[in-house]
Amino acid sequence: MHPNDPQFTFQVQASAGRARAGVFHTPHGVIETPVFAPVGTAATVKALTPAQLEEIGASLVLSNTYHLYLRPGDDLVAEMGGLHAFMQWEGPILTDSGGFQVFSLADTNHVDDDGVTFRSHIDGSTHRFTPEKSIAIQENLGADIIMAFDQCPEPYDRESVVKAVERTHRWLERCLKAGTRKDQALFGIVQGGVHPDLREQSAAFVTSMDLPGVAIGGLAVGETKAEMHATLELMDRCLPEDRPRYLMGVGTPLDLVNAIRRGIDIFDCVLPTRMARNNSALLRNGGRLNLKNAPFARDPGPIDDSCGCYTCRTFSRAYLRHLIAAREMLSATLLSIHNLYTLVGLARDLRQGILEGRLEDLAAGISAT
RNA sequence: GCGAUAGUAGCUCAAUCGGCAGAGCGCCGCACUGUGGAUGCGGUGGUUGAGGGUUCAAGUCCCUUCUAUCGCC
Repeated sequence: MHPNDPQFTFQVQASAGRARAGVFHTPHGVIETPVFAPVGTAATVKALTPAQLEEIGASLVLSNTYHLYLRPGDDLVAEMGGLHAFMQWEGPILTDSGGFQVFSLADTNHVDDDGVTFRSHIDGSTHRFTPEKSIAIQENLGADIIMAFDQCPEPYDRESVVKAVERTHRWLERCLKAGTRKDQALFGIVQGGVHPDLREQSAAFVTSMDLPGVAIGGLAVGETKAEMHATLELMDRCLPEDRPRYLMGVGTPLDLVNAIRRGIDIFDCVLPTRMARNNSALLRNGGRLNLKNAPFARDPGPIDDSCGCYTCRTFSRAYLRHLIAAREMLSATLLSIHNLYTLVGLARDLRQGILEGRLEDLAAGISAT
């Protein structure tokens, strides 16, 4: 919980422009940054085993407070020995606070200054999250990194952003006060939409809490790329250099490159696994491939010639397209392996590029998805 | 052999009294950024089994024929 706790130290090993290569220490191992974290919402990275995640090279895995609280229940997870033991992932885990899901998934929700009342998307039952409740759940789950309970507003509606920023700050104070475990790092979340003054104000407040890490929320939610980049540049100037910076919910290969060049250390995104289940393959250097497309029916080549993942080493596009057309569940597994390997590997390679002073060469080869 | 019923998009089916031939699925493609294995969007698609007749107008009514299913000798 405390920045000086050796469990959660962060060291910058090298930098290239504003990009940094660092190491973040957690009770379940060291995270080398920049890093891309696969999302395992319901205590599983969908379609993948922990062994496959390890082979992909994943170090940090996300899970989710909202989903695990509703099912199977955080008390059950605690009873089964905590999230690491439950899902058999012995590496570092980060849990999101549930704030985002309460607004994006719950059938109805009512927010006030104290917390949020919402109805479960599973059975319609009514629940209430407060900062204290979110922390209590996350302590039951037992992740290495836990997130403050925040409110993610529409980025352009200044009035609601002002309210959300204020609320997010009050809630952060309460999260910090509510925490009892010393083996979990609480990250605060900067909000502020597309408004520089609000972003700056939020960054200053979160920084003042002297937390082991800072997250940037409310990006990739509808704003332009230029606005995202401007916000990241502003954050680079406002946030302390000696703490990891986590850009929540981003992104594509190009987003990773652009954010790393602006000082971001940690990423997570559902895109690679969701797109895998929607039949699209992410390519590192050439955009994306919709494998369902008819021309691939007789294509003997791999998804990506330059990819070293198990799927690309082993299977043809024709075979993968067949699995998709036949609705075989293996397609989700094989495409998820490729997409996660692409992003996890990209972050790893860019880290190497920072260490070896050739980041810009690598960055130049990445095109839009 | 006789009788009944049916035949419309790749599939399953709509189409009022005869009045612009449609939907779902499939197929083809697009989107997806702190995951509901979710979701949304766009597109292609027709000699209405075949042939003839009535009518201003036929998927629809009449005749012939083919096919399928069921029933009966």
